[in-house]
Amino acid sequence: MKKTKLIRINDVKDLDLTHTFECGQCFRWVPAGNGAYAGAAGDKAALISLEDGTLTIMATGGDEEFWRNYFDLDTDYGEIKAALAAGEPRIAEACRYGSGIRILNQDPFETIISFIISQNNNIPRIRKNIESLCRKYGSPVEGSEELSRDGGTVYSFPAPRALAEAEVSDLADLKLGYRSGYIKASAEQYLREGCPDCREELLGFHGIGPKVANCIMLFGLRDTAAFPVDTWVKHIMNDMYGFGMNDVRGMQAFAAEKFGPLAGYAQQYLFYYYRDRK
DNA sequence: ACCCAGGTGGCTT
DNA sequence: AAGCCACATGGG
Repeated sequence: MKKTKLIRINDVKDLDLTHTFECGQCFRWVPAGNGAYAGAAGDKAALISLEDGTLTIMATGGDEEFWRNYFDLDTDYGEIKAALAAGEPRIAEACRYGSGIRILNQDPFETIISFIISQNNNIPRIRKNIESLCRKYGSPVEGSEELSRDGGTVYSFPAPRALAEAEVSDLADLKLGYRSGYIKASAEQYLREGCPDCREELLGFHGIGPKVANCIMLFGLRDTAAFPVDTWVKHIMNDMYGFGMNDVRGMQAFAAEKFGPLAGYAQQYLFYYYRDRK
């Protein structure tokens, strides 16, 4: 039996696992009792808890450096929240509400496929779709049973090749709907051209438009200036700031002016705050 | 039976 | 450039 790693990180600030795992940026973590979360990042399964500023990670892979980076622990979120509120005071309440949100540094390919699936979809179903995809096209993670919520095997996120070689009809059988073709085409392009590293390149992928590209930039490629505008953010910007529901350009310009390179954080605090009270 | 969900591609003005 | 609308699926 393979031994799982135990990693402890002390003095962790501005982190709440519920805020971070359930704010809509990731789809593979589930509550595992007593505030802990079980799930996976790429091909690594883990069981994670946080108590008195000590983050405890039991994982099948990844060293401390990997998980520090995953949780973005070297970024000062207290400073970010203060700067956001200084630029636009009305965001302060949202920052307080989601005070333990951190923007995870997720695997780019996983982020690409996950957010292609997210389009015109809702979060519970996105999670189911991704779980199905991992079970069929991912690999069982060795040693994951003792870390999962129910003792079951955790599957890795599929490799690019596995999805590039998939049959569209088989993807459709997983209830991925019309996104099945997008998934295969994007996996093929990723395999052929390598990892995209900018917005323009992402927009060249079949099934990736402006909104999904911004999510991938923010959650997968560390571009914290990216400000994804989805149906919720449209409502927020309409309610809070009076933008027309279709004035996406105006919303983007507002975010760039008020928040600049911190716009992505602002978007996430607003999204979580607003979506949670409905 | 409708409308909606972390929208996009394609076709028509 | 801007305005429609089909696209799968499941929940309210």
